Amino acid sequence: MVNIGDVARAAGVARSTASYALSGKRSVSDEVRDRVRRVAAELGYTPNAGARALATSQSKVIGLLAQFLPDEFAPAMLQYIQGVANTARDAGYDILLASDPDGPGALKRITDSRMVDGVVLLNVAENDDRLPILRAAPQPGALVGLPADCTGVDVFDLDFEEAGRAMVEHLDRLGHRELILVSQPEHVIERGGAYVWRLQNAALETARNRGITLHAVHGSSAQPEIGRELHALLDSRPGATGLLLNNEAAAAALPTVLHERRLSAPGDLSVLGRYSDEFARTFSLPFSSIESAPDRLGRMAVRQLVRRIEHQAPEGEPYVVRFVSPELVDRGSTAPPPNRH
Amino acid sequence: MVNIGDVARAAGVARSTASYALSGKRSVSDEVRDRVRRVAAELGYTPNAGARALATSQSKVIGLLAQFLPDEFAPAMLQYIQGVANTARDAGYDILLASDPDGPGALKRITDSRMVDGVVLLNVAENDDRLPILRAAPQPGALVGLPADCTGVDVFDLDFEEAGRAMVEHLDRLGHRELILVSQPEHVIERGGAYVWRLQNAALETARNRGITLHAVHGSSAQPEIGRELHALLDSRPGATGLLLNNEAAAAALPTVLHERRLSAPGDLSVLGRYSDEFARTFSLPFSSIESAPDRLGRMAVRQLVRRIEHQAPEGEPYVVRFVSPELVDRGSTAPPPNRH
DNA sequence: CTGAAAGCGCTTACAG
DNA sequence: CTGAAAGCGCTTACAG
Repeated sequence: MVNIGDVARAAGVARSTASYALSGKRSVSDEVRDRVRRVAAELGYTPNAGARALATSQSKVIGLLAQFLPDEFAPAMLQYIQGVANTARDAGYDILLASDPDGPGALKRITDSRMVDGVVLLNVAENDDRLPILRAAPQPGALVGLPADCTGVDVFDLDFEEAGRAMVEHLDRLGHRELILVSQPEHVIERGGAYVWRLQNAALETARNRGITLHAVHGSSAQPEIGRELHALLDSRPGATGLLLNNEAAAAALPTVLHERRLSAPGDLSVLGRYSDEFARTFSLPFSSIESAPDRLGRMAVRQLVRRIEHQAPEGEPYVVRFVSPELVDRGSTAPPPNRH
Repeated sequence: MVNIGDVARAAGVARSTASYALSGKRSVSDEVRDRVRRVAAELGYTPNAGARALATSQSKVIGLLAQFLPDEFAPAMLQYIQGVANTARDAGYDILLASDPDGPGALKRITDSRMVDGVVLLNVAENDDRLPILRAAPQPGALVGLPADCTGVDVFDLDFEEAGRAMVEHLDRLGHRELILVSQPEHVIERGGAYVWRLQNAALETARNRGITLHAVHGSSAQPEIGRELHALLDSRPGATGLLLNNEAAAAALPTVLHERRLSAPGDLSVLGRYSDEFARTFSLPFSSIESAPDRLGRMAVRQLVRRIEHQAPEGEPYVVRFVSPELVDRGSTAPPPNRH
C-alpha cells in the first residue's frame, strides 16, 4: 500500500511537509499543499490507522459494550446500538463492538490495548462489574443505565421513577382504581437491573398516595411463557381496569392475548407501556407508551464521551448524571374504566 | 501505561526476550519465561494494539458492514450481527461495526487504513457497489448474500431457489391448488435484493409445473401498511388456501390480521414463512417456516474469512459459493385445505 | 538460549 | 515556509 513516504516523494517534499499539508496542522504554501493533496488523492493514500494511533495516542474508535442477555429483549437493545453507531460516525469515530459475555474482560482488553479512545457501556447494572475496570482505565466512559455508584463516569438514563409516577397518575386521572404492573423478570433485578424497581417502587408509592390498588408482578422475557402469564394474570385480577407494562416481551405478546380473550383496549382495558416509538412500530403495538428514547440516550452518551475524549470538556468538569424525562406517546389505548355492575 | 520495555526491565531481560517469552514464538528458558510472564501479569501489561498492528500488519479485527435500511426489518438483521460477532470473538477477533449508509466509503476507509484484517458484508445486493472496493482491497472478504459476480470473495447464502420450491411443494403435497406468496417490497428488488426474486421465480416455476395457481405479490416492510395489505389480499383472493411469506414484517403482522378476520391456521388457511427460529420466538409466530439460519450463515462467513486471513486456506484455494439448504420447521400451521362448497 | 538493532508508518517538536 | 530526526511500542530477522 502507498504510504506517506510515497506521497512525499511523488510531490517532491519531505514526509513531514506532506503530513502537515494533509492535516493542516501547520501552514504550508498553497502550491505545496495543493500538490501534496492532489498526489495523495491520485495515489489513493489513506493513513495507516495503527501507525497514526501509535504516534498520536488516538485511535478514533469508540468501544461499545453491549450484551445480548437471554432475559433482555434483543430488538430493544438494537436501537441503542444504532443510536450510538450513528452519532459516533457523525463525530468521526468508528465503533468497536464488544458483545462479549465476559464484559469486564472485553472492556479491559480494549482499553488496556488502546484500541479505543473511550467507551460506551450499555445495559448498565446496579453494581456493574465493568465499572471498576472502566474507572481504572485511562479512557473516559459514558453509561446508558444508572449504577449505584456514578463516580468517574457520565451517566444517561430514562427517568424511570418519573415514568412510574406518570403511568399511575395518567390512569388515576382517568378514574382507574385497580391496576396491574408487569415488570421484567425477577432475575433482571437480581442481576442488577435497577430500572425495574425504580419504576415499580415509584409506581407503588404513587398508587398508595392516591388510594389506588396496584398489583406489581414480574413477567417472563420470552414467548410463550409471557403470554401464558398474562392470561393467568388477567384471570386472577378481574377487577383491574388498567395494565402497565415495563416489559417489552409482555408488550409484544399482549395484542395476541387480548385477541384471544376477546378484549380490546381501551374499551375493556386501558393499556400503557414503556418502550420506544420505533419498537411500537416494529411490533405494531397499538398501546400508548412512555417513550424510552434509546436513540436519544445513545446519542447523548456519545456526544458527552466525545467531548471528554477531545478535551472539549474543561479539565475537571464534573461528571454528569442526566435523566431523560419520560414522554407519553398517546396511541389511544387508555380511557376511563368501563362501567361494571 | 506499562509497555514491554517496563516488563523487560522488571524481569531483567531484553525487550526481544520479553516479547518472545510472552508470544512463545521462540523457545525461552523455562525460568525466564515464567519470570517474564509473572512480571507482565503483576504490572498488568497488555500489548498496545496499534504498535502490534504496525509491526505485524495484523489488527486482529474484522470489519462488519451492516446497513440498517428502512425497507429491511431491523430485528432480522440483528441476528446476523450476533452470529458474526460471536464467531469472531471465539476466533480471537474483535468486530469493527460499520453501519454507515455510505457502504463503499466506509469499506474503503477501514480497509485502506488497515484497521481490519478482513471484512464481512451483510445484506449483499445483486450488483453491490461495495464489491469493487472489496476486490481492490488487500484484505479478504466474505459475503452473506449472493451477488451477480462472486469473483474474489467467499459467498454464503440461504438457497432461496430451493426454499421457493420447497414451500410450494410442501403445500402441493397437502393438496392446495391456489396459493399466495407475499415477498418483500418491490424496491428491495430494485436495490438489488436478489433473494426476493430467486425465491419467487422458483416458487412460480414449481407452481406452474404442478398446475398450482400462485399469486405473487410484494408487501410493505412496515406496519401498519403491511397489515392493511394482507387484509386486502385475503379479500381479493378468497380461493387461496395457502399463504407463503418471504417478508418478515408480513409474518410479524399476520397473527393480528388473522385474529381480526377470525381465521386460524391451519384450519382456515395454511401458512408457511421464511424466517429464523429465533425470529419466530421473538415475535411469537405460530407459523411453520423455512429456517433462514442467520446465525449459521454469520458463523460460516467468519470461519472462512479467518481461514483466509490466517492463510490456513492454501494460497490460491478457489473461492466458495456455499448455499445453506432450507429446512422446514414445522409449527403446525399447514394442513390440507378446508373443504368448501 | 539471549541481546542489540532495525523497521513498521505515522506525527511533531526542533532547527533553520 | 520547509526539512531532518526522534519517537510512539511493538515484532523479528540478525548475531553471538
